[in-house]
Amino acid sequence: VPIKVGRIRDVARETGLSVATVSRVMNGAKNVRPDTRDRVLAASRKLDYLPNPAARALTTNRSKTIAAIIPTIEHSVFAKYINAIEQTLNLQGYSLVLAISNGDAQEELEAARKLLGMGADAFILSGAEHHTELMDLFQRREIPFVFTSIWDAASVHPTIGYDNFELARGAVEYLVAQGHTKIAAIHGPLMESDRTRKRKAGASAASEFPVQVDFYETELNVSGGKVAAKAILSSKKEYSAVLCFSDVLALGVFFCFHQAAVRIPGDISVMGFDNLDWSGHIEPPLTTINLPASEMGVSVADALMKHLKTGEPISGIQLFGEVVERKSVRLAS
Amino acid sequence: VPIKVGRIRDVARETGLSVATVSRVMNGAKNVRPDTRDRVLAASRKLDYLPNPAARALTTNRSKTIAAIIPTIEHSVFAKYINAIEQTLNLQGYSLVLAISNGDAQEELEAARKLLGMGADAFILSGAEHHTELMDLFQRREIPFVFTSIWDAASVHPTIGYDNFELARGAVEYLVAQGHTKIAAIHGPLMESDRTRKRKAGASAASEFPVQVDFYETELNVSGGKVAAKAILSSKKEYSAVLCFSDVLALGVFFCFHQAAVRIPGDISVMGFDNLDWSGHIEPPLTTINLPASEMGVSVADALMKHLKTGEPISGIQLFGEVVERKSVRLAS
DNA sequence: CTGTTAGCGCTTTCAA
DNA sequence: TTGAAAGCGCTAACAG
Repeated sequence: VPIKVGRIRDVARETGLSVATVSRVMNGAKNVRPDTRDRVLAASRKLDYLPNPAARALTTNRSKTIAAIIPTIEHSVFAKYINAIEQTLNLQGYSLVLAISNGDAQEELEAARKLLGMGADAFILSGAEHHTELMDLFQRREIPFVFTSIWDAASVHPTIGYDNFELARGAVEYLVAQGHTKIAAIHGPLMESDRTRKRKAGASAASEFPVQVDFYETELNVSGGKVAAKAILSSKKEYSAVLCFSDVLALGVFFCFHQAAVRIPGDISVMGFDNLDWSGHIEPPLTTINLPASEMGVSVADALMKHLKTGEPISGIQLFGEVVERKSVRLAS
Repeated sequence: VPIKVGRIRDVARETGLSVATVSRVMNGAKNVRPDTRDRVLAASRKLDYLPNPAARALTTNRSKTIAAIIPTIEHSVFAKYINAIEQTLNLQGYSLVLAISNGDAQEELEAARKLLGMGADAFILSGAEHHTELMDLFQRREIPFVFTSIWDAASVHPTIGYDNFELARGAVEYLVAQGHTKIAAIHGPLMESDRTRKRKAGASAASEFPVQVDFYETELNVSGGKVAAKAILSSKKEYSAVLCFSDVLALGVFFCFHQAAVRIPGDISVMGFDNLDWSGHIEPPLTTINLPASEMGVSVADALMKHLKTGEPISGIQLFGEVVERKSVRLAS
């Protein structure tokens, strides 16, 4: 038989104090006498009292909940990032509500409505492209939000992340510096991600260098990488390097090349993007771009909570990725 | 300048109806005249009205939120599972609140307190071993919960998942059937997971067969798999097969063996556990145990929502995994 | 089919 | 430092 759980007035009655005082104690107000506080705390424990979050949210208009809508979770780099967000929010008593949009703006809008209807205090979105209605909704309700996984100095809304354009350009430049002038770049569906589009644009922009970059679109998973690698091989284009916009894709390329007896980097160099946990362990170790996934999660969570606490506007934060040189890219003749 | 958002009474005033009627419409009650409903809906849209979740939760004592506490998210099999849960809850208007325990019972307890303080209606836990205080808390407050990633007919609490003991035993039996009698089994930290312990016990139980199974504990990631593989090689124990309790571990084994020029399955067979998305694409394709991660997510979400709706007790559900035969295990002489 | 009204449990003035 | 009391926005019982 479950014991009825205490409410604030039970604690008040038990201690002979008023509900106001109990409330003060529960909220850590300083104008409470120490022994009064102790009495309240003791009674709370005795009655198994825990403030009702709904009542609290109703009066304060705050739920201590932050929502993140991500395109997918089946992608290590997002997992790492979400993990960092959750741990950071947790430290300050906030909770993370998660929704998955499958990279679709309409789904994202619906998820956001639901989460708003759940009382989320702030939103974390991926990328900069969203349903206009969603932006309207946020503006009307003054819901704080940030765009992540990107950094865009020109954005009206705060962005916290890295510059995908520059990162991809940097990757190509690195390859060029290693003597590669004919590169195949593999990326996931452009439709689903403005980050991917930015990377493609960045890789293209590097053509101010004496370099040719051809693009291969595929599914964003190991199998997709394999398919693209096969296409690259059969294209007979004689690329000296393959740049993958995700390590997951690179893994597929490794598998395909291995089967086809194409040696990395002997016959062709392969470069990744993400620096997943196995990237350094594969054979040969994968040269890739390290993305500050955890750091980004922490920054995002902190920025939002700070805004919620102080009311100061959220400022964007640029984070940086960098080339991790390993063994899958070699100097081309 | 943000427009003030409507409340229920604004909609009532706007339509000339009562708040009760508006409430009925917002909750999909059937005893409302169609044109009345339409008027309300129109006014809601016009006033940008969205019911206040806190007020709703306060009166109904329900937050339409379900909490999941998982040990880690950086592990594809959990990602897949969480994805299924989220999508299923979403379909019925529920939201997922996520917490990560890092496999620690104390952290789990604290996370649960926080989520309870957030108003979660039900909990999803991994495995069967939890802080006693957590179980007490749930009982006192009559919070519904399920244990997942396991199935245990003998459990007092509902379990939804697969039988880790049987699965591991089945894996060893499969290996035995292929003629392997000297097997190295690699697993993650036993301390952190009762599922891992069950698997180990199951693999040991298979010793009713003429088989020797040695266990190697390591970190649950690619690097850990590599380390264990190295240990196996240098043990000079002449195993004919390696059983990994996770595909992630198997990947590490592949990398290590590849570097050491040990052929799979020519020199030694390797079997995995999880059936991650790349398992069939690696070279050679990995023979593994498929785990019904998505199905489990759907079942868990459905079971909890059904319970919340009907009040009927939650019944456990056994899900099954099966051996996926590919190319990394061969018949031993 | 619709309206009136009493709370739900808490925070927060305002007074003491 | 503490208490009294007015809501926060909504649902649901009851009445009509």
